Amino acid sequence: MSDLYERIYTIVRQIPQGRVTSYGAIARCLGTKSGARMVGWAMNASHVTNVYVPAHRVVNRNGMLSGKHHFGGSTVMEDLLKSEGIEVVDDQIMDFGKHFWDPFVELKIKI
DNA sequence: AGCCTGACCTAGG
DNA sequence: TCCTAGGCCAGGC
Repeated sequence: MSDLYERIYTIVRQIPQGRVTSYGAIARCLGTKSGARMVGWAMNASHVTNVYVPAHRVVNRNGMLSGKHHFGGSTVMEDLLKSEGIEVVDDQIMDFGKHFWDPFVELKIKI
């Protein structure tokens, strides 16, 4: 596994329960060169990985569950988020800004 | 090797 | 304010 993937997984694993972040935020945290698409690609690969990655806490910048179809089931992602106390309506996270978890702030302290 | 695609984002018209 | 185009990198064919 490449370093990039590992770094992405590390960041995603830092997301606390009931919080969410965006692909772009993670991408920026790693440096814009990586690109937000790579984060999504890494999430896709995370299904195969033996390490647990809470990919359901990562959404696009609008707070929309663009990756729900990749969870195998149809409402698995939505269910997981709801079980963590996040309100999801019509594939959209309510109060996204409220639940938003900024990698910059946390990683500044953690790393 | 080249082309197409993808769980994205930003900028310009 | 909505729509289009471009940029980014990795993988499949």
